[in-house]
Amino acid sequence: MADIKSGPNPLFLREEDLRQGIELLFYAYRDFTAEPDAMLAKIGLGRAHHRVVYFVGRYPGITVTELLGILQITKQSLSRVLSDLVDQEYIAQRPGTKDRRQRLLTLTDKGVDLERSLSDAQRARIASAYRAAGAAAVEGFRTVMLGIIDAEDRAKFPPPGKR
Amino acid sequence: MADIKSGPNPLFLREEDLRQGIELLFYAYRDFTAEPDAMLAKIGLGRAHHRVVYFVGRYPGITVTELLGILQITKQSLSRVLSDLVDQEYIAQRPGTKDRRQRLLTLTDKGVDLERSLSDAQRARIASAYRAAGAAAVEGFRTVMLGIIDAEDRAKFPPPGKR
DNA sequence: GAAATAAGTCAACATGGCTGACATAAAATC
DNA sequence: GATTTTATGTCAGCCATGTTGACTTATTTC
Repeated sequence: MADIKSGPNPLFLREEDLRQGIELLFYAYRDFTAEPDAMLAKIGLGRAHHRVVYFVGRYPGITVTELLGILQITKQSLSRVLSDLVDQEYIAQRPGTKDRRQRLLTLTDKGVDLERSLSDAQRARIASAYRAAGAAAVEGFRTVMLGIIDAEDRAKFPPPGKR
Repeated sequence: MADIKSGPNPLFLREEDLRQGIELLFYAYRDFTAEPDAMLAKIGLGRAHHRVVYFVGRYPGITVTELLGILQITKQSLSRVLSDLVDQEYIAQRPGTKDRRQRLLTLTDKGVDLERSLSDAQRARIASAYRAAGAAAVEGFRTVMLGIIDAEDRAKFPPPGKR
């Protein structure tokens, strides 16, 4: 048996720290998505639907182009899941007022309920981790995560004082 | 246009913090996987291959069952990518010595090269984020990430003193 | 000797990415 | 006012990666 329990093979400390960072991201994301994925499967939706519902809830009135910029997928990929959500009345579309080419996306009441029930497991996980870790650790977490995220998107996370 | 730049719609602070946590994970994972994914595409492999190569490199001699436990996918899913990697000689298999039913997995020299070139982008990203954030922030990051990860796997991350 | 375990295989299916080509409406530009 | 650009949508097909179910083989454990 490989030495999983006894720890990894010897490496330089620095290398080990970086590997640990890689793995923290892998395991955290794996466990973070598992619960909503299981719920989604029961109603015939997938993780991609969750992402769309999440960000439409986050930014009510968001346009398709803006959503594509966040998700970083093609419009054809988005179209598939967005159509499902509109057809099943989780999401409503209305034309933009200034630019009538745009479709402004909002959650319906049904969509709000779905988003909440899906993300609640994730909120609970974050809340529990934050509570256990304490404010200083949370601030460190935020700082490191921002450093991992491409600079273009860091502005989406205003510093604590500005919130 | 939705108020992406001017910040999200008003919410209770606590709710806002939790949303921020969710989004930090989404954006960090998205950007963390983008570079290796692009490299993999060029050689006809995918993210699943990267994961396997990564963990075989991490735990030389790991068994198939152990790998399945880490990846949390079915053996049929693993089989497909693992066969590719063995066929293309990135990974070697040898029977276990104590239990000859097992196939112990190791990287070949070619596999080591692949793993390194793929993960280097990720290592660089982590290293840069760690350097910019400082040791205290890194410790906070570690603590929060461990809180997000299911308890069963936290033992894979020994505390700093033990490393 | 029987049962459990480690690993593998075949088949079929779903999800969610992708490319390319093309269409429509509205806005912006010359 | 005509042209070009932009926002959005659609059709078709392909690929990667997950799933379930059924079944096999070799080996270990009871």
